Amino acid sequence: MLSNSSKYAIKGVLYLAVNSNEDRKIMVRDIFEMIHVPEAYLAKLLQELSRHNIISSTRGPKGGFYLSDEDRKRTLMDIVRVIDGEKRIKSCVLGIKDCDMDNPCVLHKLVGANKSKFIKVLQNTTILDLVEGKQDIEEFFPI
Amino acid sequence: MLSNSSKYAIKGVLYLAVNSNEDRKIMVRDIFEMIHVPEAYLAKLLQELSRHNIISSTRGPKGGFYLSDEDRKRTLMDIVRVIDGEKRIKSCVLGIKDCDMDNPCVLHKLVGANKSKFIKVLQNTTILDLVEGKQDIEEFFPI
DNA sequence: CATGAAAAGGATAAAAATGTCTTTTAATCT
DNA sequence: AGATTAAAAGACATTTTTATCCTTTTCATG
Repeated sequence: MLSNSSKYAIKGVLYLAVNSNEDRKIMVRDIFEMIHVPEAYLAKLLQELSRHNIISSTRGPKGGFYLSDEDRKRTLMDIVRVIDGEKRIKSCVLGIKDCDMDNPCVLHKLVGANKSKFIKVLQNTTILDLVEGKQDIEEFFPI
Repeated sequence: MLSNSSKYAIKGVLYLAVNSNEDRKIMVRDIFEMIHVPEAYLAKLLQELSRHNIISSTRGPKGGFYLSDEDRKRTLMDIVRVIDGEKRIKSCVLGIKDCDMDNPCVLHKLVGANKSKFIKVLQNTTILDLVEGKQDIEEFFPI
């Protein structure tokens, strides 16, 4: 449902959400161990998110990745959309042709109802929402 | 969440549920086009299920795959367990170490609640359950 | 404006998932 | 018994995902 890459990306963004801001940028080198994602791989994912304006970055000395206030309003779905693409997550649970969220097959009634809810959660949950229960998340680093 | 292989396997078993019984065995050759799964690939999956006694089969002329009455009491989870393994489906949504259904991390509260329900559906839905709404399913072949 | 720190990007490698093919085994029919 | 049919089994091929490496570009700073 979610690729590994998306999971990594979400973990990385969550870490940035808790630990970074415009005045406090973080290098990939200081994140990857905390969240158990290979350094070069995480760099690629964060670069991709940055390129799509989901997160922010600056190069050079004192540079690094960070979340602006605007970035914090992004949803989990924004991340997943960039990394996995919309199609992957919305496709039919059983890979049935011409069957999707809007035109659900019989098994969607069973299995897809939950999936729809899952997608709604992704769409409705912003980074900020997650960080508001901050103490809970901090407990979980390193994740 | 569910691998392609599991989806194919479920489709194959559903087709058997609707069209086969002990006296009416079906060859892979007569299934694969109906459910849009490559012939050899489907064969392999059904063999695997048969080996684990999730479905039934006999070799030779008049042979083929079929579902016994006992087979029909199997749940979707029985299929998924054979094809994907229990670990894959129950692992943490974010791949967080030492986090699973029984020891959920903070994101499980958000995202995992739906997943738990999804797994419950798999565990509680038998092949027979699905076929009892038979007309609905038949409408969907070929899937 | 030179320097070094950091992201960006391209090329490639490794692993996992998906898919195909060939040979072997067992059941049935003549 | 022998021929034929179909699943069983396993080796092999392809594609996608995951991961790494290395060079280039950018930019803050002294």
